[in-house]
Amino acid sequence: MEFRQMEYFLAVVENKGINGAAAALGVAQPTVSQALRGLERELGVRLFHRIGRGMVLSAAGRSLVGPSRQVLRDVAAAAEQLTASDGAIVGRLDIMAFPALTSGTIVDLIAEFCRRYPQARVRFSELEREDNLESLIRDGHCEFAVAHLPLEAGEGLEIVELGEQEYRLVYPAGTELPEGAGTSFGNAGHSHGIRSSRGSDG
Amino acid sequence: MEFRQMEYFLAVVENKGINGAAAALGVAQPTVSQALRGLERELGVRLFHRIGRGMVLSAAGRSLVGPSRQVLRDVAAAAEQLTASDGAIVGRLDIMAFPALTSGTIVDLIAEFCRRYPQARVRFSELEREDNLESLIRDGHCEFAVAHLPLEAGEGLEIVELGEQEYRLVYPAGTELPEGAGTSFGNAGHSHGIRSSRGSDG
DNA sequence: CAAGATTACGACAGGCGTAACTATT
DNA sequence: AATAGTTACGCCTGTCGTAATCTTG
Repeated sequence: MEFRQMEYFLAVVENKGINGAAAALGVAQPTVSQALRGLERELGVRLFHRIGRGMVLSAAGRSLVGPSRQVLRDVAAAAEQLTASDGAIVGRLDIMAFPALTSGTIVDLIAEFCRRYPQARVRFSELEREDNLESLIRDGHCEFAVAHLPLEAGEGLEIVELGEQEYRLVYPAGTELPEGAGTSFGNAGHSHGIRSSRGSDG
Repeated sequence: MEFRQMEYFLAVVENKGINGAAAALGVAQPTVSQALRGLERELGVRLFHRIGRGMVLSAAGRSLVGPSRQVLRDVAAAAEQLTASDGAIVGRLDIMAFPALTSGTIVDLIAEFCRRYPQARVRFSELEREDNLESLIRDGHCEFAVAHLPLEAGEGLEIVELGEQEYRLVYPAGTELPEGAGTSFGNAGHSHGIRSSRGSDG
């Protein structure tokens, strides 16, 4: 799956056809057609139904639109990030946190940091459940991480308790809760097929 | 900026060197070296400082690590999405919302949807400030969008008020608020260089 | 001398455009 | 006939590996 392929794919979706997509991209029609068929061949899935002289998204194609948009947006963000880094940046702070913890004491920390270093850039990104906190910080992915207790303190890591946070389990009325749900609701949201992180699914 | 370049770049970062990266990627060292230099040339920025026989991330390179990881993760999510779409999916729901609105009545909506269609997949993604709600829904980016009032109702769009939400402005102690801050705090967070969306900066 | 990064170079694949073809309205 | 998508073919860029070169500990 190549970068350009997603770009062309989205162009076809947005312009409702290869012709328009090619015009929008500034390339010839066969180029888009080839790229699209190459992508379909590579994935082994038909992304569009060829109906008459038109193209309409298939189920698989539909499921690829969102993630592809995500990719292109993040690529743009990466490029922007880079041009921005040319400016006069005096400091830099990267913080990672589980989505549920993005509101709370952490904002006070950021505010304090901004007060002390007005020129600095602060970047805030989401933790995934499988991320390893110790390696994240060690490898320089971020300076701080916000996570739930308990977590084992790796060597050379400082852990400070920021506070408590109330949790609420949301579930459809009439749903029977599994045993022990009151104390350990684990990934209840996940079991409903819901996740809040971008582009993922359950 | 190509896809493979990011992959190689991250491999170099994670393996602390071109040699290890090449081994991890299963390619020859010159391949990685070329790809990396090509990326640097294309971006016009030096991503690594060559110190002795080692490579250490430059400031620009550092700023590219997070976004690149984001891209690769999203690509993986896209691929996964596609293989998953082969399965027996009975329904699909895409919802978009501003990050600040991701908790609230919306979860009840999702819960209700999941109760009715247990087989369905729900995807939840973030709105950007510049997104146009009407075109988002019209172009099939999502089925629902959650946004602040006021918003103009496009033709063929239904708008339902979900509820109210309390806002809090967080700022460093001692900061003088600009005039009218009590009623229109606009993008105050932004003015502090803080944004919560992944990979962006202020 | 050993380890690691870069350069040189030839082989190959892949993307591109032009042009010709097919099919649907 | 016109519009839209696909196939055929040739050009050219760029990626890869092998081998040689440079640099540092």
